[in-house]
Amino acid sequence: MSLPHAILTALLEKPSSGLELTRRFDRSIGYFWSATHQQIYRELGRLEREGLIRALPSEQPARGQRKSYEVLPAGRAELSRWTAASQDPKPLRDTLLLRLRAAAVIGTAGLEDDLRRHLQLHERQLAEYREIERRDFPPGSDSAQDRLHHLILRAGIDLETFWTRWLRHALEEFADLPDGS
Amino acid sequence: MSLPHAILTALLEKPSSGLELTRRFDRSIGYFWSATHQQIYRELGRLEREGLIRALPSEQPARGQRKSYEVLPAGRAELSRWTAASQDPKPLRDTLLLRLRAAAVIGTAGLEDDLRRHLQLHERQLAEYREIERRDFPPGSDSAQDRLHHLILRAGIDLETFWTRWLRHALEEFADLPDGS
DNA sequence: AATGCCATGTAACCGGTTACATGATTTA
DNA sequence: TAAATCATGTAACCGGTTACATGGCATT
Repeated sequence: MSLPHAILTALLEKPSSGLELTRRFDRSIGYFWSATHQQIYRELGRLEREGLIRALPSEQPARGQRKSYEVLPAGRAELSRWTAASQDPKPLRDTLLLRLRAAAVIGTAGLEDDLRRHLQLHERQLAEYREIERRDFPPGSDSAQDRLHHLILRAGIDLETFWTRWLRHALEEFADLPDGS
Repeated sequence: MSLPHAILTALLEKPSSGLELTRRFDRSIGYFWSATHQQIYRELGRLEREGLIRALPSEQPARGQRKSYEVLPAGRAELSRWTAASQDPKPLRDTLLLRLRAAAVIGTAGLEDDLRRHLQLHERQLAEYREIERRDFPPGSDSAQDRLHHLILRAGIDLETFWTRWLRHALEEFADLPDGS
């Protein structure tokens, strides 16, 4: 029950067509809530049927024609409700940790290479976040919006920092392990 | 495609019935791969049909009778294959960050309380992990199994540490924000 | 006219979630 | 013997994933 609210947020930031939303879900919002174009079109249909958004009247709608949407008051209200509502954090769910647990039983053969690969990926993501921070949040940014966006980015940076540190630590342990096991 | 491998790992650690597995998925393995009893029974059925596990021949099977399972060689082979196979990390997906992004557009009203609640929950989880570390991994633990299990636990501890720090930082920012927005 | 890309969709599947059902065993 | 609990399941749903379809537009 989060995709509709992700879309409402994106449309409030800027009214968009399905494809534009899809592009934006490959960046910014997509960094912590990804979605494919199929999901997005399906959800846009639902939100319109429920009266939370509407197609901008400018253009005639047809297959292969751009349709832009904007948020209606009911949509804004629903987003406010959802944002303020108490929600439990989702329990951790991570296959890499699961594979380590399996390796403790059947041996670590083949795992080390993928740990190194993950380290690289996380380092790359961390560098990308840091570049965004440098570009979009120079020291002394001010508005409430900026501060909140920066806070979100900080979570991404700190998370990737955790992973890179932990993976380096894991690789050290591996180097130290009795061979093959 | 991870639940079957979580179950294979658990069964290799110790042959178990469905209910015993369910209990163990509330602790240990469940800390990073949770599962309900419905999932577990469905998956046990599949794994048995596919010849990766078998019911221990000791007892007659009947509804309401315990059935214990053990892993067959084919199951162990599949777990080895899966563990060594290269897998991409899943992109981050977090509703709390999404709610912050929404709050940047519609205002932060009501969010602060839930941030405080999340902070408490993460502090509690962190304390639980630390207690496990104190109990199960006294300084100078040695076997490869222990080192791997400790490594996994460390990931949990570091992740919860990240969340508690970040949430405290977020609450400071909130205290500093122009009122109501 | 054919090719390829842009834009919007439909359909089938799959794993996780929630609600409910049923048989066996223990306890009041 | 009724109620509670243990143990194993079935069924319906829901969101995310993958594969495929279709109409319009631009280029060659």
